[in-house]
Amino acid sequence: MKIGYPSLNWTIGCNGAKTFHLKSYSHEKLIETVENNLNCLLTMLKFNVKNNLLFFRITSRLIPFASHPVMDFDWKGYFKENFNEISDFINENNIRISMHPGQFVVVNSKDEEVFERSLNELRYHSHVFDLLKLDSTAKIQVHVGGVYADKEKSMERFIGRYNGLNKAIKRRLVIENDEKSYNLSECLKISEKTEIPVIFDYFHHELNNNSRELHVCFEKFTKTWKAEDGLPMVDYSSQKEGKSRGTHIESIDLDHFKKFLKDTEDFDFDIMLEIKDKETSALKAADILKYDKRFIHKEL
DNA sequence: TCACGTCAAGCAGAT
DNA sequence: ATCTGCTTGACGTGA
Repeated sequence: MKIGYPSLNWTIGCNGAKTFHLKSYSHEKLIETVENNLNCLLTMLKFNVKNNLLFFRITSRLIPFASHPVMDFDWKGYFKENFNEISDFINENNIRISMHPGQFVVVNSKDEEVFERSLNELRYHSHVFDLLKLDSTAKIQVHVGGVYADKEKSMERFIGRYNGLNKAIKRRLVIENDEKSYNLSECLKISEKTEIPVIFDYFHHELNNNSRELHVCFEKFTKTWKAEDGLPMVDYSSQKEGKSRGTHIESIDLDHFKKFLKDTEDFDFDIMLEIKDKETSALKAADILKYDKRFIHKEL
C-alpha cells in the first residue's frame, strides 16, 4: 500500500501545473511552461519520497496543448533529458504513477470528433508514460463517459471503442466509477467484457451505488487488476459539509479515513487522496498509515 | 499589485 | 436557461 495526492503541492513553493491561454501559444511560452512543470514535478517527487508518499498523480497540464492541433513543437525530443532524469528518480524510488485526463475525454461519446479528440488526449498521456519509461502498473484513469439517455448502448459503445484502441493505450487505461452516471457494478460489467481494470472511487461510490457491502465491492474490483497492472488503485475522499453533493472535503477527516482503513483491512491497494489541501492531508494520512501493516515506507 | 472575466475540450443534475 | 462540479484553478488584461 502506497499513498499519494494529485497534481500539485501547495506548500513546496513551485507550481507544476502552469499553463497559458491558447492565444498566447508560442514555442517560447511552451518551453518556459513545460520546463517549469517538469522541474517542479521532480521537486514534488523528491518531497514525496522524503515523506513516504510513494504514489503520485501527474497533472494532465504537464504539457499544455499537447493534444491540440496548434501543437507543432517536438516537446518529446526537446525535453528528453528532463524526462530521463524524472524517470530515473521514479524508478529508483519505486514511485507509483497515475494520470487522470480531464472531463473532455469521453471514450464512449456519440460524437466521433469528440472521440477523436479524446483519443489524441489519451495518446498524449501515453507518451508521457513512455518518456518516463513506466511499465503497465502506471495507469491512465478515465470515467466511462456519457449516458445519452441509453445506458446499455452507451456501455456497448465504450466496449467497442476500447477494443479498438492500440495496445500502448489499452495496457494503461483503467475506468473509474463516477458519482452520477456509471457506478461500480456498471464498471465491473464493462470490465467483464473487456478485462479493463476498475479503479474504485470510494467517495463516488458513497454517492452512487446499488448498496453492496464495501467488502464485496473490494473483492470484486480488486480482481479486475492482473499482476502486470500492479496493486489496485483507490481514490479516497469525503463530502465537504454544507456544499453541494460531490464536493471534495478541504482537509482529511482522520476518523473517516481510519474507519475506511479498518473496513478494508483484508485488502492491499494504493490510495490516491482527492482532497483539496493535497500534501497537507497526505502527510497526515501517511502518519496514520505508519501503524498499518500494509504500508510501504522507510522508517517507523 | 490585484480583481475578475475568461479559459481547448463534455456531460449530467441541480437550481 | 444557467450554474456547478469534475482532472487541477490559472491566465492575463485592465485599472
